Amino acid sequence: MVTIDKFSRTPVYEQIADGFCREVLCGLMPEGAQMPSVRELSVLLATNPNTVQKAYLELDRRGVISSAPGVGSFIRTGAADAIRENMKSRMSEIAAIAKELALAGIPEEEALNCIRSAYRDSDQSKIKKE
Amino acid sequence: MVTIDKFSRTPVYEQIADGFCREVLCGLMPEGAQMPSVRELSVLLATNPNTVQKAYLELDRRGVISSAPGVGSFIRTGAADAIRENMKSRMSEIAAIAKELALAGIPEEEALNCIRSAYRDSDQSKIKKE
Amino acid sequence: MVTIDKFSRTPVYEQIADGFCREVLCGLMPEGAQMPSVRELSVLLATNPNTVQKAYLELDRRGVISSAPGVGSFIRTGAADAIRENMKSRMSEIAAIAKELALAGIPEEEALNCIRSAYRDSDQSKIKKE
Amino acid sequence: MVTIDKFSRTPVYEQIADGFCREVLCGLMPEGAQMPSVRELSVLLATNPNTVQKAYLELDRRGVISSAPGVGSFIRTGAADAIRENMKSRMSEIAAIAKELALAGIPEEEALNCIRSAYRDSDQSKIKKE
DNA sequence: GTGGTCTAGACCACA
DNA sequence: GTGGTCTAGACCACA
Repeated sequence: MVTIDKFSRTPVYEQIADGFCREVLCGLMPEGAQMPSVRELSVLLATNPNTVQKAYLELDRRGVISSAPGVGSFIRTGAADAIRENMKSRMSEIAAIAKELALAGIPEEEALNCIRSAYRDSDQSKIKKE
Repeated sequence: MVTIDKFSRTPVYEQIADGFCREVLCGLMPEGAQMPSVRELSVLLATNPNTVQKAYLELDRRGVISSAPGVGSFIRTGAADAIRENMKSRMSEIAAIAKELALAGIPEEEALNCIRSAYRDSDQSKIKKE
Repeated sequence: MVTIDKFSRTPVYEQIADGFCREVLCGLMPEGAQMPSVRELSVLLATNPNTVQKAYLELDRRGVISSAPGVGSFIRTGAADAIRENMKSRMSEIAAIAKELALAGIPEEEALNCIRSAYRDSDQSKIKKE
Repeated sequence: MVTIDKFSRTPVYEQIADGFCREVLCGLMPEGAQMPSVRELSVLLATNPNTVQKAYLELDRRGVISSAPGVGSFIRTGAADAIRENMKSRMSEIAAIAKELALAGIPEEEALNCIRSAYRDSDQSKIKKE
């Protein structure tokens, strides 16, 4: 389930959007699946409907969902690909931090291990599901 | 020189602080070196003096500089080590992004190459200087 | 057949009404022809009966159909002419967009070709039918 | 100046965004020019600040402005090109309407004249300014 | 001062 | 019921 950390620096609406992206990638929200309604979700997450709607707008902008007034919001076909495309931009964030680490004299191996253990963790959780 | 991107998501004061950290690590600002005065720098960077002041406070907090009212601010002894220590916390940022990439199915090698090329770039610039 | 794009900006009821207008103009729905019943069509299009009802009201307003409670809805005599009359109002929409294009520096020829190719397409489909 | 028609079907925030696009294309808002602040404009237009901000978000999404918190919003370099790019999508709207007109038997010349007179009008207003 | 986020709640057209 | 828009107003970090 999508969860919110009120004290996080990242805005609530972005946490919601990111959460659903994760669910799409996991296969929990397949293409064509209907999103909870704005009102429903706002009750569930104890947030304002406007905040949920902003999250949905963000998901629309990312090509993840499509909203039909009076009908509901649905996962678009190709949503997972759209998310993966967006993800690539995050690689540049890694590169930026890595440059700082390099400059700070942190050994390259330490940075690489950071990535490796992150991937190992995520592989683990996949295996658990199997 | 320290530069500012006013449209970046990271606050200007943090950009300034990060910039001086980089200069310390490069050896451009050795221990004991005097920082430009708040006013001077605010003119140079075309920013609000309050912003520069906040950057200096941040550098103080990080153990990078020491400020003596009426005298000026100076690079502390051990500044580079203090920065390196702070850097380690950024590794967790890399880990967090890497986990998302893993989930999104971005191959581990792509993420690793991100780090590798960042380190290669920074090696290059060191060689140039030699 | 009338089709619905539930993510389109134009309301579903308008899509339905427009669809029947097209059928009238094509000759698929001649004067006096009976419209499908509201229930029947709502099942066929997988829409809410209220929506179909609203579409029929709209067609009535446009002078395209006439509804007799308990009997059914029928294409009026002169329906095609009524539609053509309504169409003219859509010309002002074209004009409005064209003004924006002009302002944006899009060459007039590009806009004109837009129209020309639309007419060519529709001529083609007429020929095919012949 | 940007004006608002409260009774128009197009949302207020979109009217505001469109208005500024027009100003950019006219040269009234050159690259780098500062937008009025959200609060300032909301007073000027007698709307809610949230509505103005939504308009600014839309302009950001279109690549027309960039906003720096605490500093202001500014016309991006290449804003006019970004707008022209967006414009092209409107050509498909013209095509869609033109197809309906063709089907309705409206002579092609009438539709073409629609475009021509729109371009003539806009040329006129350019001449007036000269 | 600036923009960004969020709450609380109203109203709308549409299904 | 659904999403979309808007108002009124608070609070925040940042400049």
